[in-house]
Amino acid sequence: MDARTLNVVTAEQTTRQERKQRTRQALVDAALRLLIDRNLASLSLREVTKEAGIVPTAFYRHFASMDDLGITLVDESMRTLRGMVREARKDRSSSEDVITSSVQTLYSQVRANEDHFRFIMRERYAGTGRVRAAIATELRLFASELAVDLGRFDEMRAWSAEDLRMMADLIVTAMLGTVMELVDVDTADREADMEIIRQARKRLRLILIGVAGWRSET
Amino acid sequence: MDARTLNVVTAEQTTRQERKQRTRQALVDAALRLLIDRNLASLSLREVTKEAGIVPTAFYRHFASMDDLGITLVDESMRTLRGMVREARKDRSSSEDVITSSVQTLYSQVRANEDHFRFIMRERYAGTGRVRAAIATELRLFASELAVDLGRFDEMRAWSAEDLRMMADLIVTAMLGTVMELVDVDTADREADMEIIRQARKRLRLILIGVAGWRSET
DNA sequence: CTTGATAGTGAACAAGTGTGCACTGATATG
DNA sequence: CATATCAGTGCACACTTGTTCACTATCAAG
Repeated sequence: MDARTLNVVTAEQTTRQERKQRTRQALVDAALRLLIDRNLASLSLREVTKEAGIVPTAFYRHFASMDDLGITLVDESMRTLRGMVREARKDRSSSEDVITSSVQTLYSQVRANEDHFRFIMRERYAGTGRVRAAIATELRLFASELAVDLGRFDEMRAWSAEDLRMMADLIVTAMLGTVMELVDVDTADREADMEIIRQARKRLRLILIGVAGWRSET
Repeated sequence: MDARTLNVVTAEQTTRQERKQRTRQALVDAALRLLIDRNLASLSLREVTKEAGIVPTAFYRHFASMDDLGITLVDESMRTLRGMVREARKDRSSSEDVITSSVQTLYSQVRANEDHFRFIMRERYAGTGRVRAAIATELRLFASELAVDLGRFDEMRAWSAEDLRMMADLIVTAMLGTVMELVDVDTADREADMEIIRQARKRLRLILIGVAGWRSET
């Protein structure tokens, strides 16, 4: 069974570029699937290609190395993370309680893209070289944007960029902790889910109380 | 060069148990050294034994598998983490500012045992199976103890166990973030170190402000 | 209709992997 | 002093790994 002929059978009338893109995505998805309970470093090129249904050497038609695939995974995962922020902004405007709505979108977005979030969390510290660096850079950028968002609140308009940044970091750290808890727990257990988001709300509330009482020193 | 005869030459008058323990520790140390910029999953049995200076098959005289070595690493690393808490308690009594002294001991302890802290942070999420579970359990226990400690403060004596636990989790999460920053940075860069602990102090201060203004709901 | 580009194939390679086995020689014990 | 224990050796095995190379069948373009 040749993947070329197979492609022809399953999808008629597709351009060559489209099909290339498709198997490329198949590789990405295969990797993401295998990374559910594994590590990028412990994932072999051959495993990915086997899972994707192509021959090992064909891998190189799409990526120069596993490291390259890793970077792609970071990119794609970060895209859904940014999507989450966009979603959060939208939901916030329609609702009244910032905390509840934020945590709610966090929850639904994580559940809708578990693989991406899990990957980010796993490789954030475990990743090697470029992958780890890419994640760190993206998360820094992410926190910076949040800091800008925070600065738009009336109560914080006068605060230093450094203070805003610190608060953003703290919030990101806390929320990433929640993400990991969600990704770790058994998917079907709604009970546990509710408990986790309840804790997340409390955490966020405590931080915001700290923010409200904040007074910069020096 | 046989490790048996070598042992005899370097250390005269040592019991067999002692020497076994010594090469066992050599394996642990070798692993920790290799894990500075790698992953437990990507670390092979043969690499560890080579680094330790023994033959691959001798590994099994000390550990049943790499997973077993991993568990040992968790144990050892967690011991130094507990040692840090003990140290923090001691320093706190002699000083006045809880935040400053706590962060200071965190800093010196991390710098004194970088390998252990790095290992914990890496494998906390990246680890597979038993290792990850062991770390999760230990950290949960760790947070529980901190919660008890918090409960001893006069201001929090009346609070619910759940609230205390939530605050402890938040503090642990924030401090672990600081640990990773420290472990990541170039060891020689004192400037960066100072900046990191300054941020750590701010973060902790903000959380404590939140704690001071906390009022449980429902 | 012909022809060049190219996504995917399949065999081969050297290198590295975990583990089984029989062994050796220093130490502990009777 | 004799003997049993056992930490460490060395060879062997069957597998998996990343990467090379020449190939083939399809699609796109002239």
